[in-house]
Amino acid sequence: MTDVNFKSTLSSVSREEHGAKSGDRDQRGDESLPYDLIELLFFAYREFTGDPDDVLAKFEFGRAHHRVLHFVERNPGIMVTDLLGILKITKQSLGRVLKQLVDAGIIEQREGHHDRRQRLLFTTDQGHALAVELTRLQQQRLERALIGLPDGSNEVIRKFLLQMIDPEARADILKLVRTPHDLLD
Amino acid sequence: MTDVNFKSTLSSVSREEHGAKSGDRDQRGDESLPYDLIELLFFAYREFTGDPDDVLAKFEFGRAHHRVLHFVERNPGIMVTDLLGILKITKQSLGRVLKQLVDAGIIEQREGHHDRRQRLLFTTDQGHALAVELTRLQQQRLERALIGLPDGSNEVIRKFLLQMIDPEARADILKLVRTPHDLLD
DNA sequence: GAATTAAGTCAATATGACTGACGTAAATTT
DNA sequence: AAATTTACGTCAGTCATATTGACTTAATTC
Repeated sequence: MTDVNFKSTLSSVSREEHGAKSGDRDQRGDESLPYDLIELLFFAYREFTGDPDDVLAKFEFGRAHHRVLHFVERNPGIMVTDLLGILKITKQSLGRVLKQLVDAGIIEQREGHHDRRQRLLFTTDQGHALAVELTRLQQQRLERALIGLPDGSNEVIRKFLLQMIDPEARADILKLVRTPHDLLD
Repeated sequence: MTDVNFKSTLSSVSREEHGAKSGDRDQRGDESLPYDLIELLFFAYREFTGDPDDVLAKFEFGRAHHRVLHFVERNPGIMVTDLLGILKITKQSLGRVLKQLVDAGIIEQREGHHDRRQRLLFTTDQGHALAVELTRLQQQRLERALIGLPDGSNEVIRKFLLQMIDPEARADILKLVRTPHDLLD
């Protein structure tokens, strides 16, 4: 992160002056469209995932590993099937990443007690430590982002994010996220 | 989208009952960490990008094409170099995607008037139509997400997202996003 | 006993990214 | 005018993450 890149000057983004033939749209989009929000989401999310990526790179892990680690840390004893459902990836995609995490001693698999077909997933102590480290990085960024916002912004933002999710899926996601806050009022 | 998946039951995510040896962490994470916000961001962003993905799939385009199309639509006449700076990808990565967009008649390249080395990028009429379609989808989701939020939530959310970005990069991003709102108060 | 479920695996493929080097034309600097 | 820098493109190879579809094994459920 912190890459005051894209050239402080976007020099070429002028209009008119280029070969704009008559009839060309030389404005940057219909004013009624929420371009700014869309772009802020894009950049914000990129920064948000960027901090963990830097740490993970040292382990030769990528974002896929982070997602798996996160949800296993949060849901100790989760089944492979449920993890697939959350991540919405295929068994094959998960398989490789999971194997690497297990081999690296980050995640541990235990046979289910009631159902011996299951390989329940847990973070190891090392995995837990890594998960906490990554979450702390994201926490720091979130806290900086909340500075100076009016009271109640926390709830506004949570509600906004929740409502970005299709209504039919909200209940399931809420169960998973199990926020202590009242998001359904 | 709309895939009330992950099994409405996350059946296996119980604690205690599995082979939790003494000393195991059987809780789902330190209460002080903002897991819920982190996860809401993850799910919200996935839904947000999911709508366009479905449309793009019909053209055999992916998310990379969407990003290029979006920023060209928003910045008609942008230089390749500046686009690279915004997307933070390499020339090679952009090259392939851009070529496909040009071949498909979505994006047009014109020689710079003042600087003939430049290949300034514009959306074609077709490209413009597609860009608008995709933006409308995202607009609809954003509008649904804003329903029922208190007055001023719009500004809170914009500020939150902006502050997720490292301070040094904010000015550049604001220039690009050129929001009509007062984000810097 | 049959059907279903959980998990893993094989093989082939696609997408989007990367590195590093090199070339060409045009513009800018010295 | 020559040297340097910039804008763009390209070659060649690699990697990470995802896909599909088929198939196996073991265990559970009907």
